[in-house]
Amino acid sequence: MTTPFFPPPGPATFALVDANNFYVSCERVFAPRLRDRPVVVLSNNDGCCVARSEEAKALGITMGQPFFAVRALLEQHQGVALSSNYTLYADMSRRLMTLIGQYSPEQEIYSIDESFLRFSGCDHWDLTQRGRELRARVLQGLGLPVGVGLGATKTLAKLANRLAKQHPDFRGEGVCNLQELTPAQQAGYFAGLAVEAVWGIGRQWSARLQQQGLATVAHLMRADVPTIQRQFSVVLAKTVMELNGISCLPLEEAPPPRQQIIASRSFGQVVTTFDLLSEAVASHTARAAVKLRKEGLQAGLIQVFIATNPFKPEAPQYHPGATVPLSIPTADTTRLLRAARVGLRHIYREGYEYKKAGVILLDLAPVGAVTGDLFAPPQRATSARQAQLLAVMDDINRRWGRGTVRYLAEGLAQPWQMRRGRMTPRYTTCWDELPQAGG
DNA sequence: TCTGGGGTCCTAGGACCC
DNA sequence: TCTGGGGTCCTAGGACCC
Repeated sequence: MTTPFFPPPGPATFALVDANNFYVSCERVFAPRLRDRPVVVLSNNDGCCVARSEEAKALGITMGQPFFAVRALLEQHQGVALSSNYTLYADMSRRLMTLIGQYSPEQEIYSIDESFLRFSGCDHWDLTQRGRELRARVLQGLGLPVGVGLGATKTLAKLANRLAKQHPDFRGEGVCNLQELTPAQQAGYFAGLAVEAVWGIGRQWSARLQQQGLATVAHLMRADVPTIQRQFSVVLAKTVMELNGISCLPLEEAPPPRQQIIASRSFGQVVTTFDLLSEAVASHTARAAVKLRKEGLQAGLIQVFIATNPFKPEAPQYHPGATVPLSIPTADTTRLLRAARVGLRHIYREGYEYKKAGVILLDLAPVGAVTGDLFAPPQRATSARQAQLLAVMDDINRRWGRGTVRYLAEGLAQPWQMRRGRMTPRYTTCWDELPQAGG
């Protein structure tokens, strides 16, 4: 048994470490031709730009911009657009998080490319220097550039990370430690930061805050907390306190139990018939069920939704959803497929051009933790044979790739599948796709 | 022609119960 | 004639994040 780690009481410093342009940086590690030129990584269906190299940002390409709108510009500057290669990014992320975790026993993995660390009882350490070391280590070990922000709360660490990446005073080192600045120095930087630079403040709230004359971080910091809570919400009130160094958001070292599992996709082409929609819904359901079993969970409820294309407002719009309770909580794909089909029958209408479909699994609980309903008529639980079959299918698909064995309900030709024409190899997880050196 | 996917939390309002 | 109030649960919608 390992000795549990008890953080010493008292004030702590939080660090936020995140990779610069993570998806693009992952691609560049294995393809030197991508260096020093504009590169974007596209969302599913090759739809939007979700990651941009510095050169692409300099061309004015924004986050989430549709690819078709920037395609010509990119070509004009010898730029490259890639489909997203999540297998590669997930594997690089795993390695990145392992390395970062070596710098503190208290780590929260916040997203695919971001991690918080907490340093408590480390007053004698030069954390800025530790940050520099971490950065050099990740660059050497993985080839990924990261930024490090340090502050008294998670929100301040995020803000420091922003300064580390963008402000000329810190950009060179890629590390910003707010803890070693005087209040006057901090105030100077905060007066130069727009309020939407703060973690948790998006477009809507930023517009409302500006109307009230709270345009910069320095303004927001001095706002009256009860007023903010009344006019916005308790979430924003906590943000204001965090900006003042009062820690309200704890480090979440273990991920909180999951509330839902979503599987959805836009179609590569428009779908109108029930049968094709049903194939797509079945395929999403099977994918969600695999995730469910992988995490040892059961679902009590499945939601099905379909939608027309919101970017074609001249066409008739329709985006219904249906909720179908499972008679007993299950992780059995067969049962989920049946329930999803019932839901789809309820909401399908002819005469619409559908662009997207998906399912959401809800009421999740660990297998074995579900209490039976004493008064409900007895239900046949998933048999041992069925459970074995599912386990074998999952195993085959894990080993030989997703979709090697699948349900006929998912269709064979699958004309609705997403476009994905610009994929790079899965360099680190697939023997057939290892990077090659030389000729 | 062409516009992502997967999450969380909070709030308001209605149904229902006692 | 006169028609409460508080609690809980659920859902939809809106905000945010990466």
